[in-house]
Amino acid sequence: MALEHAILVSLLEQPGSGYELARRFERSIGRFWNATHQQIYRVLKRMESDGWVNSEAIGQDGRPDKRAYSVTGDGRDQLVEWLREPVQPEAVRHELAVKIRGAAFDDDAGRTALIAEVVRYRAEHETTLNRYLTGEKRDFPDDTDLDTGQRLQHVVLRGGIAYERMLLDWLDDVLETLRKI
Amino acid sequence: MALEHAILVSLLEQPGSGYELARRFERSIGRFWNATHQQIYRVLKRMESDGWVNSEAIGQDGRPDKRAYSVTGDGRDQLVEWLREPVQPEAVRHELAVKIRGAAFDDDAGRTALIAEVVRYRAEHETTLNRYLTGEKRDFPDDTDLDTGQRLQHVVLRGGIAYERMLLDWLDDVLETLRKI
DNA sequence: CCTTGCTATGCAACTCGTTGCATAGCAGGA
DNA sequence: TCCTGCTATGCAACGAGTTGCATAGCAAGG
Repeated sequence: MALEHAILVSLLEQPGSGYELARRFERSIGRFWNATHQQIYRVLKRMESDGWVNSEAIGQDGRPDKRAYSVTGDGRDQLVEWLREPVQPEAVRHELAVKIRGAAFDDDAGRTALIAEVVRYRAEHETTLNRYLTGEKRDFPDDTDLDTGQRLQHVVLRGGIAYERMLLDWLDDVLETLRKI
Repeated sequence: MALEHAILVSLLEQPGSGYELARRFERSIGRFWNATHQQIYRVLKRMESDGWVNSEAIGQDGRPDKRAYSVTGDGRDQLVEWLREPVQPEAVRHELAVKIRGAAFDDDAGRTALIAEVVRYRAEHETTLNRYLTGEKRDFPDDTDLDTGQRLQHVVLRGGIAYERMLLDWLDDVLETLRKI
């Protein structure tokens, strides 16, 4: 498992509280590694007791204190160690693919319902693609004057864009196939 | 969770034992939903006690008995019910993407090591793509005389092929980006 | 001959991830 | 005014997934 490491990367890019991390996981890094606030709070505590991060309580009026986390030298060493380990083979879980194969064991009404569901799913991913493209224009308008971190963030975003485009094309193929049955 | 449903689809396509299912999950359906033999055995037992599948002990000389599982009417009903539920948003976990962003916090030696790792990872996925393409030629040589189940299996396989091609292109982009830093 | 690996199933312990719930004050809209 | 929703953190329980190990006979290669 490596939620720890995703958190280290996110905190190195920008220190913040558990809550802020949870928000970020919904947007930025969470496109490639998702996590709920519960997981993040729990893991942050473990990381703090292991000395990978420091926290500082920040009083806010009328609200519970915020804990602002930042990465320690030890945490950074841990990240570097992990970076040099081989990448684990991914655990693929593509529910839609299972449902499409399952549609062979449903009737016409079921397949019609699946078509509607694929259309909905496609629309969701079209929205995601547009969000990525908007973010790309905003954050990386000019590719020539970017620092190392930004270049790497950009290439990861390009991966997300390529994935969404591939997915939309495939979903069109799926729809055509389902409609011909 | 839906390992149950992936198992139902696989058993409907072809009944078999827990061990055979585990093999299949490594090859066919496991490309889109992976699981270890442990999970499969445990879930099969639960499914049997819930009446979703039946099993028949088959004696084999010199070896432990095999339990051949097949789907009951109830199991099929459960599958159909699940098929009509909306697709859950995927839990994305792309370790390599996190490592690439993390490379901003490593030194040149670390980035060189990451390039080597990406090259290795790329070679793995090239092998996967070739396996898919070989399987496609073998199982779907002529797209005109396929039954519903085969057409659906084929479109899912085309999804796998599209994914691997997209990934290889992106990895080339990643390598170029890392080498320019 | 010995070791490795395959078929075939399973237990036990552990970690990870999910879900439901709780607190608590503030802001904004119906 | 009331309700919803946001910031901000956290506990508890449960379900899912992983890892290590065990049994057991057979086949194949060095």
